Amino acid sequence: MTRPTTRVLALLEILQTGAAFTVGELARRLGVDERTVRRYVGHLADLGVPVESRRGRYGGYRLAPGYRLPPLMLTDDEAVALALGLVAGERTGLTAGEGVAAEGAAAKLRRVLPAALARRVDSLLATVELTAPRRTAPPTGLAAVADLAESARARHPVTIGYTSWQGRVSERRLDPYGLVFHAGRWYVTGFDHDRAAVRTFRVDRITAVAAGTGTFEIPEGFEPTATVLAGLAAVPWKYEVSVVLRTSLAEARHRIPPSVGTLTELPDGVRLVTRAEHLDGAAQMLAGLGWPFRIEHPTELAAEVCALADRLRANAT
Amino acid sequence: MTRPTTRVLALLEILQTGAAFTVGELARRLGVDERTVRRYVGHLADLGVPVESRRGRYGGYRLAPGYRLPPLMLTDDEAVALALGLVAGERTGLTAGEGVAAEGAAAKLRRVLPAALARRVDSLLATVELTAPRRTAPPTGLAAVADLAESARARHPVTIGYTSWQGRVSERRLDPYGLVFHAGRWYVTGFDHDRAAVRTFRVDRITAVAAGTGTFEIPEGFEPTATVLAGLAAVPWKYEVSVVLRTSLAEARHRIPPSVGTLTELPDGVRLVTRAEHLDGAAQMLAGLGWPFRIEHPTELAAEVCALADRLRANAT
DNA sequence: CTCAACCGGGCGGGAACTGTCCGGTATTCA
DNA sequence: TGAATACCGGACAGTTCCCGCCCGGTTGAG
Repeated sequence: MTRPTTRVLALLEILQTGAAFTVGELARRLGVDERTVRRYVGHLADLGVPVESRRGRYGGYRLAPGYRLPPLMLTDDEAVALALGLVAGERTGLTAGEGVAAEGAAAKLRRVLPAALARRVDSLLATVELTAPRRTAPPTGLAAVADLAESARARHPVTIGYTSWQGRVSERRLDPYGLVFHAGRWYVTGFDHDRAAVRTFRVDRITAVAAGTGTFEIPEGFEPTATVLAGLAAVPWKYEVSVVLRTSLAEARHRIPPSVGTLTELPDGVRLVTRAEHLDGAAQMLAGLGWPFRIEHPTELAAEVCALADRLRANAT
Repeated sequence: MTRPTTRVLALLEILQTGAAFTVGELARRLGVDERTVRRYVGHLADLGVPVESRRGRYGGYRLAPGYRLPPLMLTDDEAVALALGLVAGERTGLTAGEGVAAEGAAAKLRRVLPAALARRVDSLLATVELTAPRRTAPPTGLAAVADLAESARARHPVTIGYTSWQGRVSERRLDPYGLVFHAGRWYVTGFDHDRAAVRTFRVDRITAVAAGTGTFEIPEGFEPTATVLAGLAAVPWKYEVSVVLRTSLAEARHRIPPSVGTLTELPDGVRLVTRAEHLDGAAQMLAGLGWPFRIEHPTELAAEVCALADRLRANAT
C-alpha cells in the first residue's frame, strides 16, 4: 500500500465515503505529506473526478455530492452523432494526437448511456468502415488549440513558444486572429508583434501558450482561411499563373479546391490565378481539368502545354 | 495524461464499461507496454478493485459487476474532442442529415460542462475554420445506420424497404455484412436473399429497417470497403481501361485513391485498371497524372489521348 | 482582522516506474 | 493431442518523476 499509484486510488476510496476531509486528515491517513495530497487531488481532477474543495475555515475536500449526472439524457440519434463524431474527428485529424482524450470521452459517454443504447453504439463503432484516408499528421495538443481559440475570441494577445521550420526556437508575441484546420493540420494566424506583420504558425510547432494582457482588434474583413492558404501556397514559387477557363464559376468551384488558387468570374469564363514552382505541373493541371482554356501568363506556359501534348501523343502511339 | 497514476485511473475507467479486454488491447489504449498493464491490474487488485481475469483463448480482464467509480466529468481535452468531433462529423457528412441530432448533442453536452470549460468550447467553435469542403449529401437517418450496424454485429438478417436508382420501391431480405461510409454517403453491403447475391445499398435510400430472426455467417475474408467501392465503380461503364504507369506503386497509391481503380505492381511500372463511360475523361485523368504511360486497352483510348493533345495545343496558341 | 484552510512554485535526492526478456500455466479448438 | 492464444509474474537497468520540505500567496468564517 505504499506505492504512489496505489495511494492515489486509496485517496479516491477515502473520498468515496462522501464526507469532507481536510488535507491534514488525508495526509495522515495516507501517510504522506500534505503537499503530496494536494498533488494527488490534482491528479484526480485531471482525470475528471469531480472533487470539490472549500477554502477557509471548516473547508476541506469532498467529492462533488450531487453530481448525479442526471442528465445528459441523450436521444438515440444524439448518442450516435457523438460517437460518430469522435470517429470523424480522429479520421480527419481534427482531434488527432490526443487520442487518449477521444478514448476517454468515448468511454465516459458510453457509461452514461442506457445499456441498450450503449450496445447500439458499440455495434456501430465495431461495424463501420470509412473510405476516407487516415490522416497521419503530427499530433497536436488540443489544449493549445483551445487556449488559442479562447484568446482569439477574447481578443487577448498571447505569447507562444515556436519551433520554426528549421528547428530554431523562438518566443513570439501574437495577436491570434483565427484558427484554421487544413489538410490534417492546425494553424493559427495573426499579428506577430516581433515581425510586425501577419504571420501563420503551425499549432503543432507551438510549445507553450501564455495568455497576455490587453486587447487587440482584428482588421476589418480579415479572412483567416484565405490568409493561411495564401501563406501555405506561397512557399516556394517562381511563376504566377493566370488562365481563363471556359466554364461556369459553379463548375470550377466544384472541381478546384480553394487551396489551389483563386477563381474570378468573367463574361467568357472563369479566371484561375495560382502559383507554381514548375510549369509542367500547371500544364498537367490544365489538362486534367478538361475545359478549354486561354493562357494569360506566363507565356512560357504555352510551350509547356505543347510539350505535354507532345508527350501525351508519344505515349499514345 | 501520461502520469502513471492517471493511467491507472484511466485503466479503471476503461474496465468500467463492463466489457472484457485483453492485455494487448488495454496496452494499446493506454499507450504502455503489456507488462505494465499487468502491473496496473495488480495495483487495482491491491486496492480491492475486483478485477477478474480469464486465461486462455478468448480470455481477458473484466471488472466484477457492482464496482462503481464515482461519476466522472469530462476533462478539458475530452470536452474539446467531443465538440470538435461533432464539427468533423458534420463536415464530412458522417453525421449529416440529422443535423438536429448533432445540435442537440452539442447543446446537452455544453450544459453538462462546468462554466469555464463551456466557455472554452464556445470560443473554439466560434473561432475555428476548416478548409475541408463541406459535404452536401442527402441526409441519412442515423437511426437506420445504427439499426443496420446492430444487426450486422449480431449477425441477424434484416428486411429493408429500398427505393432503387430508378425510383422503384422494393422490399429486400438482407444479411448485412458491413457498413461503409464513402464520399459523404452511407452504404450497407451484404447478401441480398432476393437477388441471391452480394449487393450494396445506399442507406439514405432505405426507408425502413426491420430486424429479422435467425443468424448468418459472413464469408471468410469478406471486405466491406472493397466490395462497396467495386460496386460503385461498376455503375454505368462502357470501357474497361487498363494502362501501365511508369512510376512506383507508392507514388501511384499516393495520387490515385482506391475508388478510382485498382493498382498492380509490374516490373516496369504500375498497372491501373479502371472503368469509364467516356474515354475523354480517362484521357484527362492520364494527362493530369503526368507520368509516362502505355495504353493496354482499349485501343480507342489512344485516339482520345491524341485528340486531347490536339485540344491542348490549340488552346495554347 | 485573524485564524484556518486551500493553493501552488521551486528544489534536490532517491524511490519506483517502464520496457525488455523470459520461462510458465490455463483454456480452447482443430 | 498439439497449436494457438491469453494471462502470469520474476529479474534488471535506465531514467523519470515523485516526495518531502521549503515558501509566500489567497479565501472564507467568525
